[in-house]
Amino acid sequence: MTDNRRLKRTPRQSVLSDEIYGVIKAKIFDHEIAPGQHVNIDALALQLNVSHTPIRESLARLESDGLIRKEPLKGYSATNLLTMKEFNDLFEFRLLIEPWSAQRAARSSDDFGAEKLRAELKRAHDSLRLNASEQLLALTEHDARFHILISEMSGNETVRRAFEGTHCHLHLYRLFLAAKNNQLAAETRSTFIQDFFDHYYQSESGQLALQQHEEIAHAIIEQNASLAHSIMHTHIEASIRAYSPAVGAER
Amino acid sequence: MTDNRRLKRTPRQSVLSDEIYGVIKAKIFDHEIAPGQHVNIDALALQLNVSHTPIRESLARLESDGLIRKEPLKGYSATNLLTMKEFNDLFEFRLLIEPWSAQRAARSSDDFGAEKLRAELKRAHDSLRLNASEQLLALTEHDARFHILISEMSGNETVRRAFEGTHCHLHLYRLFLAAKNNQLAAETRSTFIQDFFDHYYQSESGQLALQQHEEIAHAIIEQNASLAHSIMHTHIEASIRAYSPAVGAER
DNA sequence: CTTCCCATTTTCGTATAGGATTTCGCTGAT
DNA sequence: ATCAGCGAAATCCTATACGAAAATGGGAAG
Repeated sequence: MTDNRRLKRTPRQSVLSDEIYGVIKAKIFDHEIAPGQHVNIDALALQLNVSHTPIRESLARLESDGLIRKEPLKGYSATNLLTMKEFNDLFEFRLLIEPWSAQRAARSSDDFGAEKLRAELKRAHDSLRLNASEQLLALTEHDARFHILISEMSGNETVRRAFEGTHCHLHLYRLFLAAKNNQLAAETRSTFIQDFFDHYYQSESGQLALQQHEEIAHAIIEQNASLAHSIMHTHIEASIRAYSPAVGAER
Repeated sequence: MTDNRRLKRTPRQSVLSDEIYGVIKAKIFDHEIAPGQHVNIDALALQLNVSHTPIRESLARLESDGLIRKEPLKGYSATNLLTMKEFNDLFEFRLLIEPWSAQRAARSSDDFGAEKLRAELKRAHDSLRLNASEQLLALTEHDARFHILISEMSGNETVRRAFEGTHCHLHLYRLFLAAKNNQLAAETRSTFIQDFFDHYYQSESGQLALQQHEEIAHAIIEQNASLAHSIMHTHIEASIRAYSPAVGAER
């Protein structure tokens, strides 16, 4: 009933542009706008029932974010999936700054930070009760929030910005989605999804990612900087192994 | 009728939006739009003789860059000068990734890269013949190009993006400009500008920055990775010392 | 002096028109 | 059959006018 009250009644508290930015970003996230797909401004404006202005503004921002590519006089299109090299570059960068962030977070850890870490771990645990499809989304979002939280707790705003600027979780989720779709169509080399769930997120014995998150959080809470550093390093390398089958399968 | 013939004559190869983006960025760079100053879209459109559309698009991109702040329903304004904390955060980040970049650049150095390094050093040397005011600008631009070049030569696109995303040279130049203006007005604590020129860029004996650039370039060309790493580290620390008097003087 | 209210200003979004450029399909010639 | 060249449609890019909503500023009342 409340679906488009935005347009008429409510005294807008945020700006339409920002809302549209989020909507388009979400469309990219879940392949409603597929990687590489051309984005027609008129069509998008029509679909979202807004004018060109907020669309163009959003696309400009998304281009700065590296999520949209702009070709002069040819229009906008969603960026392609990560290539092997881009994937490697991304994780090389993460290995450079995230263990450092965890180390710093541990050094200056306080009760307030500890509480936020515990709350986030609890959310992750709760989401394990969801069904498979919702669960993956929920865990991806948890993963994003967890890593961003640690970059915040590093205390260094430039590092946090740089990390968020990679939009790594969006790229990785797109990679996962593509692998999944690819597999459903081809019914071949079908172990990736299973492996991913079993080892990285879901299985009873595994839940590797969540387990590592707990270890990292504890190390930070107990101000064990070098341990936080090394587990984060290990965790990211595990993430590389989990996702890398999804790369290279493309293109 | 003759005022906007730009629109007619040239078979535009780039787009007005992009051009305007550069113009506004330059205005921020040299304090034509002062730190913290409110930016009126109508006024800017009138001044640049273009419509709202490219202005809004540029401001949206500049906001993503962290150079413009947007307050919903209040409009855009230029970001303030770096605070002490922001300054420290920025350089902590640079110390994290730039020595690493130099190391990587050295490891995979080739003739092509060597030639680009030599060309950039030559440009810097040539600019020493300019008068003082032009020289500072030229050397700032050289410094930006040199550091960006090395981040490119690291071979890691994510790292390069993250580095450029800091816009550190723009921020540092604004800091310098503010200190200079402040000093001209107050005629007090007047040694900063002199010190800066003498030790960091200009003096016959000094030219510390350029000298360090040469050393870094040589280390990279000779594929001495650990040396490239350590000199870059030293160089950035020298930069901290050179600029830090300009911080904290503000606000 | 403080608080409230109203008018002006500014921002934000819409709608529309038209020029510029690319894309694509068609025709025709080799 | 292939390819060059032409033209029309689609799309992008910019300009402009207008209206709604919020912020701002100033003055009157308490």
